[in-house]
Amino acid sequence: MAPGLDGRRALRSAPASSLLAAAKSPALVSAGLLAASRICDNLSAMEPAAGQDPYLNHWADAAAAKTLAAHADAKVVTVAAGITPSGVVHVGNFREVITVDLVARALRDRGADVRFIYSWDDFDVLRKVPADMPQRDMLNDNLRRSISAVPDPYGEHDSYAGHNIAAFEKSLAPLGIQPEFIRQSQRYRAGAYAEGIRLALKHAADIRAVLNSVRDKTTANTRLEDGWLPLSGFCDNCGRDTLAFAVQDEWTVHYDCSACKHAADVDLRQGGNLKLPWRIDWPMRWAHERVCFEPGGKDHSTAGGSFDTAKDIVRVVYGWQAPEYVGYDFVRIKGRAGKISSSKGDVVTVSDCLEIYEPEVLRWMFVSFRPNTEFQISFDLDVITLYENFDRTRRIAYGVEPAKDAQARLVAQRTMQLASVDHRRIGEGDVLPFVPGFRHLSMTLQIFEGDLDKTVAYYAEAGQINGDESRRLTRQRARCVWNWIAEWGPDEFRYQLRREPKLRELSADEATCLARLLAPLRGREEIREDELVPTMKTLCEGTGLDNKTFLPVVYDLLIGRDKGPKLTTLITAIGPARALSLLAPSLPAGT
RNA sequence: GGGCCCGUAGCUCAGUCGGUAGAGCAACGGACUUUUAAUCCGUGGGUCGUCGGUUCGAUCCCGACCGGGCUCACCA
Repeated sequence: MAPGLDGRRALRSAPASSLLAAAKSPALVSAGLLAASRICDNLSAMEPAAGQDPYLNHWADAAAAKTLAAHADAKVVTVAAGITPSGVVHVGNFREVITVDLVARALRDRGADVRFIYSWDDFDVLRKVPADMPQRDMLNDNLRRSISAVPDPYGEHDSYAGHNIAAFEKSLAPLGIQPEFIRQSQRYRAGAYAEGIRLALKHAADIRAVLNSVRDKTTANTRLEDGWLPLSGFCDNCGRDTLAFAVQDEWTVHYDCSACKHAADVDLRQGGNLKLPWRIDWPMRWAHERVCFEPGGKDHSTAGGSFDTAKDIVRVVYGWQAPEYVGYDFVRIKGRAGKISSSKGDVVTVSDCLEIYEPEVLRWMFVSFRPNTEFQISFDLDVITLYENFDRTRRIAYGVEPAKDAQARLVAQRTMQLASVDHRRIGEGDVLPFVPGFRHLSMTLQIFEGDLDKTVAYYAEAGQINGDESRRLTRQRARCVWNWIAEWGPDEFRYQLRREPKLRELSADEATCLARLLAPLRGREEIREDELVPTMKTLCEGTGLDNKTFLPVVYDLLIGRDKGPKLTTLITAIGPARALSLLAPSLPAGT
């Protein structure tokens, strides 16, 4: 398996099956009725209570309704995400976070007091060195140590885990996602989970029974022995997880390290390097933080998976109920060139995506697809279509483009609100901030050779920028478009203005047409696009040419190709003077 | 082998508290033409995987089956 794919195992996904199971529980039945009444309720439209508002009809709203139904008495609704930074944290892992973020927003929209925690499971062991990491020898020497204790191979952060964590947290900021980050290594070492560990040890037999009930169904059939303890951890001396445990008393555990022969007694209340194994760690933290909602990748959701055993353990050992669950599917990548994958790895990070996708568009993708739907993130020509679809949804939300019906507009508005960075709701009378289309920007950017200031100024001078937000968005998109052109744009999409004019011999007809084209440009400092349109319509009248046969001549003189961006826009953008300088030299004298 | 999810127009996906279904793209037709897979208008296209059951009525509920995916030691 490619190293990039290895990260998938660290994905905390919940299975779709859990959705079904949830739908059968009593709490969910009431949630379902709620949803039903929401849709059919056109009688009490005078007082759209939360939960009946057709605006709140997104899948995140449904998840929020279920969560509230199951935790009606919770003063604070805690929602949780968690990822293991055992390698580069990629855009697939991001689905965990964005899913929680969307549900958190939906909960707040219903008036809930929400706590959004993000658990960095950085107290895990380094089992394998990902293929795209530097300093492989050093990392190999650190196998079986906690990733929070392994040095950062880049030498920038406190640890291997810290490096991966920092990169991902940084990429979340522009997306408007601001959870409360918790590093499990710090919590465990500080003794915060002492009571959780004590209870696990006290109920070791129950835990064994739960885990063995799963194992009994496998062909491997490796039952946990009676002496097995729900513990793991790292040697205080050598840092490896090669420990054997024995319980001394309620709060004290003895261990022997098989690697360095170190032995010690650990008082759980003092903290230290002991922890619970994943299948117990997860439910312990549900109870500890009183988690009401947490998604999971589909690898966690199936019967016998970690969610399955965790929901039993949390009830039996910790007296808490498993959180509401949404399972999410994988995100795939399309359009990465095969060549670079070997050197860069298959991993695509959120930062990589933000080079091409503006934050709202990236969010929008995750908002649009139901969590249990697998989808692809593209870097090829699909990017254009995606932006165009996003813009259309945006126009519908603002009422600039007619929606099929009122509900369709509400859906567009809700979608755009959830996709927005600041969660601002679009209301009646709000003015759509102008943002150039992706295709148009790709052209103007190339005219200005990637100069963002000039590009934005161009739209401002054309009178299209309508406010600070419009200006900010235009600049932001321009940056993305330019990145895309530079790295992903096909050759047909790229062009460059000639720096020196080309002299081309023209036929009589061609000279005539070119002269007509240039006439309105002479003596002008600038010209508007609509002023050129009449010229274009009559350009070839009375000659043996038409636009289709003549324009390639013009494109050749301007950009050295036989076709290119819409000519009126091109000329308008470069200005009459520059156009004349490239085109006029080929005109025969006296024309 | 056990379990779960998915299977809706050519493609990517919505949707239906059960009353024979939609979007975008693609296709086709037309208009326009100011040519980077330009734009605009319009049209066609689905027995909602198969077979049964419940129902006045199922694509939506239940069962079986087929196909695809995932999962069932440890680690997360």
